[in-house]
Amino acid sequence: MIGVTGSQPNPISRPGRATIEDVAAAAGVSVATVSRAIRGLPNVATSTRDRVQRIAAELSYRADPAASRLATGRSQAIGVAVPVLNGWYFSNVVAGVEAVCTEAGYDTVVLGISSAEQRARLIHDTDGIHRRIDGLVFVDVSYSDDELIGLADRNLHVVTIGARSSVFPSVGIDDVEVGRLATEHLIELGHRRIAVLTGLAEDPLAFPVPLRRLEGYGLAHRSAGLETDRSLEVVGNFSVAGGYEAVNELLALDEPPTAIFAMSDEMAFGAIQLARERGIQIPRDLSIVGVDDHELSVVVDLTTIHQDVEDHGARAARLLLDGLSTERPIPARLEDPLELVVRGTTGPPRTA
Amino acid sequence: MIGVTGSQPNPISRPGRATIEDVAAAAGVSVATVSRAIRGLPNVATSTRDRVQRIAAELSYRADPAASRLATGRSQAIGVAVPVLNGWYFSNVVAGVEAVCTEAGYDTVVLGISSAEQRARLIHDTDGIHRRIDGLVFVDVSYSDDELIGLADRNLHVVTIGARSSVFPSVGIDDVEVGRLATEHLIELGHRRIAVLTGLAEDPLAFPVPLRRLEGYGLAHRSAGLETDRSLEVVGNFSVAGGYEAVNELLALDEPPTAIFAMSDEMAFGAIQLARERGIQIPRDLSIVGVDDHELSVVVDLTTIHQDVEDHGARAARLLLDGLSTERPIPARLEDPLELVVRGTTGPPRTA
DNA sequence: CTGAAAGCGCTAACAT
DNA sequence: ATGTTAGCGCTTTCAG
Repeated sequence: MIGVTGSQPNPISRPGRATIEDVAAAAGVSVATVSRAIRGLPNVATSTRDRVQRIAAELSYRADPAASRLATGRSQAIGVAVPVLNGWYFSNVVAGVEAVCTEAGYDTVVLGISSAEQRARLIHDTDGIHRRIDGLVFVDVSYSDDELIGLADRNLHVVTIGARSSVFPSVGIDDVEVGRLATEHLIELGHRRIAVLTGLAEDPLAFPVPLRRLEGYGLAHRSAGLETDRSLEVVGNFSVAGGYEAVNELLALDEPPTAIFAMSDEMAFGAIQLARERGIQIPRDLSIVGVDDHELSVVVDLTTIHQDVEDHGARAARLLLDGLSTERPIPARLEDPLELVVRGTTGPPRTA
Repeated sequence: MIGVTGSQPNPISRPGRATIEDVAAAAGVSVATVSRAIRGLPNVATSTRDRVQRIAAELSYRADPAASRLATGRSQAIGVAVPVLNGWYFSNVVAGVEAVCTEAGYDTVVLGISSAEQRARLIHDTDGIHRRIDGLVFVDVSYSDDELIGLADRNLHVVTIGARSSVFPSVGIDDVEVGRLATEHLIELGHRRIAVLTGLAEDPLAFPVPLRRLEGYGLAHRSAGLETDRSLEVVGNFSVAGGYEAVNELLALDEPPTAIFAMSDEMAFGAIQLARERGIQIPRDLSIVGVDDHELSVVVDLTTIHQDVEDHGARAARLLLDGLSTERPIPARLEDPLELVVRGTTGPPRTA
């Protein structure tokens, strides 16, 4: 007795999880053909392709991601590395990236890199990240060209947001101009003692954006024949609380500023809060200009420089995904035109 | 001539990428031993383990994630599904989840589920998500028990934040009490016409949180012997812009409210903005209470109900990770005590 | 245009 | 305590 009808193992091993073999058997073709048909590769007869696709759909078959990852070496996932995970900037970047990636069938994995150690671990691949993602969107952090080339050599494509790079594409705004524009606005209003709320305290070299904005702040002063004063340069950590603290320091100065350039709206919000608590009139006693055009800046009537961060995220993701098929990245820079949105927190100084 | 020295293929195929076989060869043991030694499994001599680990480190070997995923069926990744990707709430949840997951060696993948279609696709596994992640944190969305059980059957563990579930654990606050507490505060101040800014317009049944808060709003009215008025119930989409628009509608009413319970601080911010534009004095002409205790609520001096969302995210992730080793989840509920933070946007009505 | 078969790199039974 | 080996499910030459 040859068990023609009864000796095969049950074809349904894990319920509801059809494999490529199940599809092949049902369609009467080989697994190779199924693979080709489903991925739309050439050299498959139209009739075969249709049949395979129909049967695959019936069995609600989808290729096991782990198996294809192993076979192809591509993970169909990209990472977004951000220094500060909460906060307005981050969430908008991620929203933009996620939308594009999902559309393209890629997973979006978020990577916190708040500590220098995490940053090093990521770039030196101490946790094997490059085998879990195909590409990486860096937000605002900078590494040396050598380090970035190291990533490229492990064939990880990168796009940066904010920070520019000479080896990978990047998207953002011209941060030197941001600093200049904001500062010029205050100078034109008649301010002469202008403080600046900068970024992260630790590891400043890793974050080029604040540095560039500070450069613009300096340029604006020089163009107007003014000197900058280091004591007016305070770290605000890009947070509301940091902005609050920073202004607290500034007001303790012998000669406090009459205006503040905050490198982010969130720091500006903190500044406004402190001013309010101290009964300082804005803009009469203190002018404040921010950067971002956060949804809430209109609520607190903050003068700021607009930037569409969600769109930056989306464009970065698109650049990255497009680049994945390319051998070598092109270090292009996508830059939005700058727009100063003048609202109620800036005006001439009282003493002017 | 037998090519003893020259006929083997170059052991270094992909540069810098040692496989488990390389380690085994270098350590003079089998791949099985390497696997055990590295993962800390029992039944490995201490000396062997040490040697293997040293050699693995020298070769900077790390198991290929795709290969282990394929072999074990576990992806070492968890997903966070959020209806609104940008916005304060989301970013805090993700920050909390990411911190815990990274610590535990898991990847965090973000999943946007803003459209009903995306929600369905996720729950019915139309895109094969359950093979890419081991667990899922749902934020504020609710599915039927059957649907959730379906997920469990495909051995995907779930923890929800905000929304409660009778099949999976969840973390959040008591949203009925939130609605009651906020509303009672306004009633005690003397308000009788209290509007409420609710959640998403489409698919309200999918979002239980606003529904529960609305229930509390109703309860507070009833306890005080007051009636609710459907025309005072307006959708605000949990966004600043939505809050703005909602209050615009409310003010057009024949008999506008004297107070507003906004179900999120962001909607409250929008409300404040509109009030300011219209020259409406807060709280004299209009009281506003929010929910969240957003960093900025202190800046705009908003009365609100506190909640630590980042911590919710962290606890949800921890619950999820712990549950991964368990067979069946326990539908426990972790709930923070409620805290009303009274600030400057609420006061007695002018007419009182 | 289609099929057979050799991996991809790891894990987990099953031996020893 | 350690080794052997059979998969995991897919992709991709190489033949035909």
